Amino acid sequence: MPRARSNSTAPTPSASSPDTVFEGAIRGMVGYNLKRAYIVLHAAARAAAEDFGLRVPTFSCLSVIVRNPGITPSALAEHLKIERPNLVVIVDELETRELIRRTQMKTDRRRYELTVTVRGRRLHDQAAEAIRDAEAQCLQGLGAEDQARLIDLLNKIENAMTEAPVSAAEHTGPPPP
Amino acid sequence: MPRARSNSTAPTPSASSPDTVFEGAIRGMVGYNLKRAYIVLHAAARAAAEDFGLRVPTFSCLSVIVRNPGITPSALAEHLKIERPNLVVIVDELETRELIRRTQMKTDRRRYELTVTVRGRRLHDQAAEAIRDAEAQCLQGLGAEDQARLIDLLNKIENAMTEAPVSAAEHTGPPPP
DNA sequence: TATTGTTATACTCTATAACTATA
DNA sequence: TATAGTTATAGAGTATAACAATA
Repeated sequence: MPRARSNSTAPTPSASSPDTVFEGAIRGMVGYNLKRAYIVLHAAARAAAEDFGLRVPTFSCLSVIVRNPGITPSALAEHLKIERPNLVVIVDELETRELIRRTQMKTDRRRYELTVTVRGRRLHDQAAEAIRDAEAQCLQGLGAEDQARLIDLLNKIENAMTEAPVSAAEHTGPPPP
Repeated sequence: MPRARSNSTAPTPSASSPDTVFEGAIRGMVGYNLKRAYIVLHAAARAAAEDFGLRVPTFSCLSVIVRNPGITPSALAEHLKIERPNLVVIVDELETRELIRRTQMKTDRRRYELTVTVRGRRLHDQAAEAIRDAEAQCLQGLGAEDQARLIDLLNKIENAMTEAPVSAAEHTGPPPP
């Protein structure tokens, strides 16, 4: 492979301090574009959630608890890919605000069942609607079909790694004995 | 609109601690799926960049400097949506490692021109290739057409907000002439 | 011994206020 | 006064080690 130019289609770099900034090698990378779109959507979701005194991860936890009454903190943490120590503070806050309840299991007293309260359920439904509306504002340029296609593509990325977790190191040479 | 169930197509919530976790309202939200895909790609890019002693934001800066010789820190910060104070430490590190040079402008001695060194250029090209390879590993499930479509959709989200920053409040009335 | 929930802690990334030197 | 770069600092979000209670 020849010594790579950073971008095959873009114009030649200008001599000095341009007023229009050209993209480097990063623009063609999916991760870079993913991050910039995520920033937009996350800011919108964050602002919407804030109106209900919720941060985005807190809402996510509440949402999964609503959908899975009796889920344990461990299962919740694993599902949302949150480290258990970090989940504790979220669950603490949800419980303090009386949006969820923590009940010790009798069969295994190490574990706790998380269930949403009526108040928590109501707040969740309101916040979910507000966040959905905020997202819709950001997604005006995309039709319903585009949105479904986008989610499908994103899920393919997410699942590809969990199903075929082949490391780059194993890919270049033979595995150690 | 009736009192929303969290998800119209999913099965009824199970009675207690399920071994399969159902998604809440969040699975239908684009931002949630965006984040999870981003985590996968960012982890891959981070691991690849680490082999060259670079963090992802550091590589992004280097990449834009390569493509825009003479760019000022302010322009770089604005373009990458990095706060200027945070950019300083990145530029400091790049300069300390002699990957870029900082030269004071004679026409305006407040400003600096950032240019890549030969060493920086070489490292950038190697890192870019490694990161691209790492991304490709994550994107095995997507064809070239899918990837282009994904980037297009992501850019639409990013640009929709900067072009039409219409607040929800302004949205209820008729558009201005 | 292994697991659940927990505490404390550290590290990355990001955000804000205020300073300096130039203009 | 306004701007570019900088400093210091604070806040999210995330990650790791180690502990007590329980199995």
